[in-house]
Amino acid sequence: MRPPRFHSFHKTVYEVVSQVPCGRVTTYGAVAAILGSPRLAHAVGFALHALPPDTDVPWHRVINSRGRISFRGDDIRGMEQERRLLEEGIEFGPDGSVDLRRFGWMVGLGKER
DNA sequence: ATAATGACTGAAT
DNA sequence: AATTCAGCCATTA
Repeated sequence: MRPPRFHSFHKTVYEVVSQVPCGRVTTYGAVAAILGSPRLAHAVGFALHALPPDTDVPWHRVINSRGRISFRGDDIRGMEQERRLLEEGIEFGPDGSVDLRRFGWMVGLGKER
């Protein structure tokens, strides 16, 4: 399942993302923070980008800190993610943003913006 | 080993 | 409020 060989970082990212419960979303920064470095946000994004189509990782539950889907330029993937989240019970705001305080998993970690 | 990229983030303009 | 700039770090070329 998982691609032939992935480096440890990707694996760690997948582990964390896989732990996101249904109906919840997390952010790249949160995942990176859990990994130990809040600056690895972009690296996390890279890991998910390398994610294969047959992965078991709920990559669709990972969004940016704004509670917004990032690659909405890539219509197909972006719309699919949005659709999946809606199906899981995630509610999008008027501008398509998700309330991370409500659906965010381990986001803010006790701190809010 | 060096350079470029990226599904990010926060601060600055 | 929206857009731009710069920083951070792992992966890929």
